[in-house]
Amino acid sequence: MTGAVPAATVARLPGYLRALRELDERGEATTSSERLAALAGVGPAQLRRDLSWLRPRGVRGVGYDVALLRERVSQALGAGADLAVVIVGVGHLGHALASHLGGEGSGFRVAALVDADPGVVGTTVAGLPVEDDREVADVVRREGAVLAVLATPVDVAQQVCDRLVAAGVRGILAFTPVALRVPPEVTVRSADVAAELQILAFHTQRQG
Amino acid sequence: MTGAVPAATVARLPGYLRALRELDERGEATTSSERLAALAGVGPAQLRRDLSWLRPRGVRGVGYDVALLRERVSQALGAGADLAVVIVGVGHLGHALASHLGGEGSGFRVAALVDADPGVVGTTVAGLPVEDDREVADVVRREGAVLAVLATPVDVAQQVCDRLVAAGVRGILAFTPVALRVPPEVTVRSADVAAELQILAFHTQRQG
DNA sequence: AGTTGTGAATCGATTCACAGCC
DNA sequence: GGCTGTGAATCGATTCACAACT
Repeated sequence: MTGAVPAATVARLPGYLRALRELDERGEATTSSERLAALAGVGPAQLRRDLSWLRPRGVRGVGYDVALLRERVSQALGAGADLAVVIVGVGHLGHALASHLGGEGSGFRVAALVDADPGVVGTTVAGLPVEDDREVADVVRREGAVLAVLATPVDVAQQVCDRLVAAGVRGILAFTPVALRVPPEVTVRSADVAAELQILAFHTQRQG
Repeated sequence: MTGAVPAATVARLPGYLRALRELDERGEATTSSERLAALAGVGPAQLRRDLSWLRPRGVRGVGYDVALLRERVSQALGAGADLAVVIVGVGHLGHALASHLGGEGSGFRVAALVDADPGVVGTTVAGLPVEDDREVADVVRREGAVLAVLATPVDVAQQVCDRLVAAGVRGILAFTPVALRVPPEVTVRSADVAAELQILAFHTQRQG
């Protein structure tokens, strides 16, 4: 298939990439859709349909070349490119995320930390200086960041979001419980922990 | 409508609940689907269709009663019930999540913290003692927890998950990048930060 | 007059099932 | 013989558009 990759497919690609990494590290050079799908927790038909958008060049009767496929998926996801990410809001969560993502090969580079609290600005967190909120735009441009993590209090989230967008950020991961308004060329994904727990709570009430 | 609420609808309910809370706090007693939808960032038709699963009892020509609707949604999501949540893995992320959820009215009660590291077990984090990993089952049963947050290293995630499920946990929020295997009555939601960033990275590459 | 609730239509995503290829 | 890639079928979710109601 050719054309735009469906959003539902994109959302599963990271899972495939992880599974491929696992196979690669085990030294398995080739894999079947059945095996890979099992590792990723989906059905084989779905996996093949998803991969078909990436021109996978699998071999009928044999399977996929792990290294090649890994490269394809990795490239689609911008992994390995070490894209710059700016973290806005260095409270408990922002701090933890800085360490978490900064740590090892997450595939991303935490380029800068930004906060509004004068007591935090100037300190060093996870090896990086915390910079001033109001200079967010400069920071984004300086680092060439296209991605941002938003971990501020709710009431300033939209304002910070606007500044990020104006500075050229194209994707925002929001830990803040609010529906951010952004222009259509910017993508927002919600990572609201309480909301996720609420969804789980719903499911536990049903079907039990 | 009656019957099982679609998963896609459930995933939007927390957003509606937040919007309703906002209206309620502003003292607005009644609202239209148009207004509520705008606050939640969805279309009015979708909002009405979603709410129809909850028997909303809106009034034609007038709108919805905010307090009543809030109660309906809140109840569906188990919010206000202060469900017990156990956090497993008290590293950077687990620590931050404990503070984040324990803090204010998240609608959940962080009932216990659990870790494998002997250097962490016994310490107090966010006002709670960190308990031993191996007693996870006892802790879950003691607190009557049906929900768990999984923030352990990858390599022990499946094992911990198995113990949680055996102890009666029905919903797991996993920050670990791995496809957990659980029986069908247990729901898992992934909150893998790196994966979320990868998805955003994909979208920034296209269309722009 | 104005807004909900919902059939009907549309759109998108998943699954089936098999032709095509190694 | 075995596995991929994909048309066709199915399933689910969104949107349209309007009848029902206050």
